[in-house]
Amino acid sequence: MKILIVEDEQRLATLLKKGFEENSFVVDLCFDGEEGLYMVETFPYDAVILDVMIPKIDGFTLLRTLREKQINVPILMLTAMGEVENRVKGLTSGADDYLPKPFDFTELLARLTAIIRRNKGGATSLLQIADLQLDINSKTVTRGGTQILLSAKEYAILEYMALNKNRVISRTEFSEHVYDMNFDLDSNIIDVYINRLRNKLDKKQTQKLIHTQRGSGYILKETE
Amino acid sequence: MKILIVEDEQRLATLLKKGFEENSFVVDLCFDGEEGLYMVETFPYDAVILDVMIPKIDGFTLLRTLREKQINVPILMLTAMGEVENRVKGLTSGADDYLPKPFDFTELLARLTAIIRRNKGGATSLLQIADLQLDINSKTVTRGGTQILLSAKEYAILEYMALNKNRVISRTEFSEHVYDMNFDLDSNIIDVYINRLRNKLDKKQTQKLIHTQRGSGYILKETE
DNA sequence: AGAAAGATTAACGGAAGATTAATTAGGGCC
DNA sequence: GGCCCTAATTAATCTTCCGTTAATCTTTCT
Repeated sequence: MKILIVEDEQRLATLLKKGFEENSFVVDLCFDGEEGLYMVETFPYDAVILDVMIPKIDGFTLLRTLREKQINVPILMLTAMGEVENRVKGLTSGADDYLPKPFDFTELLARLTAIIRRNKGGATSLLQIADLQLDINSKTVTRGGTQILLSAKEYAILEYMALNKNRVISRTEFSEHVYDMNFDLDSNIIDVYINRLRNKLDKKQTQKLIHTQRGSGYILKETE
Repeated sequence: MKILIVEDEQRLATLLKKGFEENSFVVDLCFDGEEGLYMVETFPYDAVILDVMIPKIDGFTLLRTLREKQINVPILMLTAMGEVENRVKGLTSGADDYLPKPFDFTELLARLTAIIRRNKGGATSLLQIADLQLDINSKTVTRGGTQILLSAKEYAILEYMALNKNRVISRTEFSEHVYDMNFDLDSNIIDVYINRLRNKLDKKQTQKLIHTQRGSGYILKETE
């Protein structure tokens, strides 16, 4: 999952980046509205965290601009003002959620995962593909009841496939959502991780869940 | 556990700060209602102690303002007036408890721990993880019946993990709840304390309770 | 058969964590 | 106020493990 944080307070920005990275997100940072606009137009983010009070273009204006351009990435707004009018203003301008400062990081994380999940069409935090289960909150994976231990990257790749099950994901799309902006396109790293995931969750199973679409990418689905 | 004390009498403020710190709290102090409002909006406290008679914004007004802003941190009010009407006024304005001056520090401590516990949903003061037991009131720890002596910070970190058992706690989250506002994000102090705790309570035990989640943080749990 | 795409494997290097020692801060006591 | 003891913190070093690279093997399609 890749997100963009637009926040000019250095300290808070760093804190948030670190916090999300600790929760297996890939995080790009920028510090004013202009940069923010550029980044959102250039890279496909799974969500954006947007402070209201930022230089050059303020949060509300940026939000409106994006929506006018039909860019419908989920957006969570932060504001220091803590007033009800702002909340209303934010939601009616097209923000998906709104969080007044101060907030508990856990709270922010919960809300952000919620709007991403909602956006991807799922309502629950439990993803199920045949007898494979992912719990997005605890980031745990089980197949047929037994737990499967995955590394951070392995999990990130599997989670992205699970959130987009029954759809072919290209290597490029993986790289855009699981890696940050300087990804080497000639690398075969996605193949390597697919292989590791297959060993951990499809090996010795009659029903394979990860399938290769030659020339296109990989797909996670239950039926042949 | 981190609390804020809003109290303009220097002497009392210092005394309270010291008292709570001796009981493993992290304490921020401020001296008038305006500052208080700012602090509560900026940092996530586990509870607030609020004197009624403070400069700029009085306690009741501050309390009401916070509640209107949907900031639901537990608040304990102090008043010098000692009249029944004030008690009623405080509780109906949304305070969680009320204590007339003069009071016994032990009494204040007991009430504060009570409202924090109530707020976190737990009713008991005994936390149990496998054969590890923490008594929140006496701040004593035992494993398999034998007592384990911990320093203040060691205890604070363990207590926070115990209150959130079976959930991964990131270093960022630790820093928010166990340290005050100027925490150095590059410090490895959490790692050092985890190491000490492991030496004191997991060493030479077959069942380890503190586990590392690489890239994320630490978790206290009984099962592998 | 040969080329292209994918699968597999081993190995390296670096980042994250563990550990330990050394320094600093603070509380208690006379 | 100064001394002592302990706790808190910093910093340096060691260890482990994961992300990545790259080389080789296998499959698939023309």
